[in-house]
Amino acid sequence: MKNKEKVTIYDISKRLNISAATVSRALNNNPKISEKTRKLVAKTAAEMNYKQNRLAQALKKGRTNNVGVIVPYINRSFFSSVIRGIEEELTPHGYHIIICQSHEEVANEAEQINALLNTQIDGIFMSVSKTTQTTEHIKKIQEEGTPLVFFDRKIDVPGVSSVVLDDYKAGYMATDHLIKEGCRRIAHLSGDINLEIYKNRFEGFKAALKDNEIEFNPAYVIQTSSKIESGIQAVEELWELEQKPDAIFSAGDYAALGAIQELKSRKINIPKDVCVVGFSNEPFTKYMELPITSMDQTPQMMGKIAAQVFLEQVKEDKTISVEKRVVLPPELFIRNSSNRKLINLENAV
Amino acid sequence: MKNKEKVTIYDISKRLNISAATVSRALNNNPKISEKTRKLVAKTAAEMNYKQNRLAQALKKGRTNNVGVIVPYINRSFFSSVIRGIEEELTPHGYHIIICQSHEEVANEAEQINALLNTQIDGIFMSVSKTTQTTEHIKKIQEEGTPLVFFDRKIDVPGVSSVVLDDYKAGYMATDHLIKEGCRRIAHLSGDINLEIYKNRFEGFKAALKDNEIEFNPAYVIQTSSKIESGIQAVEELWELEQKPDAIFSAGDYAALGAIQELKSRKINIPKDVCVVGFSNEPFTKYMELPITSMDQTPQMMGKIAAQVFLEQVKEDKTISVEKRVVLPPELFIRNSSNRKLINLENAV
DNA sequence: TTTAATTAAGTAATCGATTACAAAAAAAAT
DNA sequence: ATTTTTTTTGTAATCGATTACTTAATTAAA
Repeated sequence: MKNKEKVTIYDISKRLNISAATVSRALNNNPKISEKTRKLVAKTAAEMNYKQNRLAQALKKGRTNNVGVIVPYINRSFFSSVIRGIEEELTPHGYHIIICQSHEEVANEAEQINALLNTQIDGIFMSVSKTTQTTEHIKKIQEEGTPLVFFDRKIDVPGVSSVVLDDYKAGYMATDHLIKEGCRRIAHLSGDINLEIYKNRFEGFKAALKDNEIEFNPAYVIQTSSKIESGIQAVEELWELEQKPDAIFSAGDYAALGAIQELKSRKINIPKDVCVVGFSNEPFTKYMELPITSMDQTPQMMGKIAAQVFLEQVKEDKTISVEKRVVLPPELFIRNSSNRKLINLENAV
Repeated sequence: MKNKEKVTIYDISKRLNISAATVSRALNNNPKISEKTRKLVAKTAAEMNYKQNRLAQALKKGRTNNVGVIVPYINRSFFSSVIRGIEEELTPHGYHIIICQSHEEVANEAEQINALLNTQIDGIFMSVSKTTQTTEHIKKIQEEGTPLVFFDRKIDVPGVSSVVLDDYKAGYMATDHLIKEGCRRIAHLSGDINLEIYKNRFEGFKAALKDNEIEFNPAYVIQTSSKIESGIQAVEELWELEQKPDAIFSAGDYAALGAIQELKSRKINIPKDVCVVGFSNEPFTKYMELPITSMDQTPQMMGKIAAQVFLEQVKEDKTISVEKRVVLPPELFIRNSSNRKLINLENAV
């Protein structure tokens, strides 16, 4: 694998007997260069197979046209879709995306931030990990003057823009939907309350109960992790109760799936006896034999908007700090796991 | 957002009244620097909040410690898992990963390659798109002397290393499993035969039939795309036949899922009447009410090994071109969609 | 005590592109 | 024909770190 000598603007300038400055300007379509020279340089550059060294350019310009994205995990449908949204929006602007995973560890998160800052990225997008309680590592980003945009999972840091779902409303909508299906004893499989998103979903859940004059029962709230097993356990726990729930609103799809599996193995009919609603609209929810009702977070849209917020930020004067907070509306995809009307319809046939 | 002045080695050298060269050497733990100076520099650098400018370093050293990964789609479980494997292996070596998507378009692929080469990445990992028939854009990578490793989907380019699944064996195993379950009229939902992987799965399928003295019936082969609808259509087509199949080996999980949905809606019992095997071991296959038998491609392992191949390559003398071809063994996860013994067992209870 | 060997630090070029400033060439104005 | 203006190009510094080559300082050997 021979390392072909790299062609530089100096090689072009020697060949044409002009200065490297002229070559540089010609290649950048600087209007101060005559059309004749510009075309000649362009032609020669192509002939010599010249490739601009973006490192040198970045060093000089102070911009790399790279941005970093930090997510807990890359192989979650939600996050990869957000990333795709960011990419779609930023690629046309010449940006490249460096993806990092925190694996839900704040230590990794801090390390990734450091590495990204060292690589001189032009901006950072991030969804904080579950273990992120302090903000020092995040403030470092601000100190460097690097634009930062939180998406989905944010943490309160003054001056940082964010694009999130209206999780409160989502929790409200999901619960309200269950109530409209006739459920009254609604259990909630919550996520880690340390994360704003889960807290807000929980708050929305409570608000919907209150607005419908249903008493809130703390025994119906089980904290789960986003795992199937966690959902199974939750049902085991809930079905110990005197008054069993007639609905489950899970803050995550995996826990919802586990709950459904456990309910089925107990021969409980869904949605007749118990309605189930999940959260995230993971692809599998709609492929199930019993498709699961789930809350969509419009991840790709979230990514696109986060990218737009970033673009605005770099356009603006760096000395002015503007904090922009975008809140996206959730969308409920009602499927069989909570759709009693549909079942009645089928029975009617 | 004030852009704090960047601290350079010159600032440190001025502060300590030593040369920048000494600072650089001290920071790099060069043995020619006295312990005293080394410690002093380290302390001062920390105090001044010095951050190495990796651009300048990369420009000088000719290495960026960034690698590019090009995949058709990032939000496919298989690809994101491979990426995760690459990451796990490469992060300890100080590499960062730039992820690009081709969206199955060779034009995008070429563009991404160009962009990556311009950014001076130290290596490229890629899984070619379905539309990649020519290799010119790939040869560019070689011309630059940039290490390249194909994973999963490769295309024949002399001198390029690859890490792939033994798709032939996988096809053979899947088919053999179906035969062992008593199936004789096995249909194959193949993928795009232009891709080696699908061709090999198909060949393995045929070989297993032959070895078991089952005649190959071309009517039982339907080309599908990796979509649910495609699987539904395939079953519709197959069930037009006089002799309906008693098994389906799909080269993709999504088509398998579609097939199962269609079979169920036709009240065909799985696995009693028809056994179904998918491919890729997508997460949803095991979460289904009727879990789907599927071939696992050990994606994370694939990523790790691809990374190791890359690391070997950069270690070696660049003037020697070594082509390494790794073939990984597939693993069949037998689940209810093709497990008749399990069903008999259940009935026996 | 002088010389040789070793260690530590400095000088300056380099990586490749950009750009402020200067200079030359061409065109326009007097 | 000369001066002014405009256009085009060149010179050289710069971004920040690395490193070949020297030089200075220290230690060991004669």
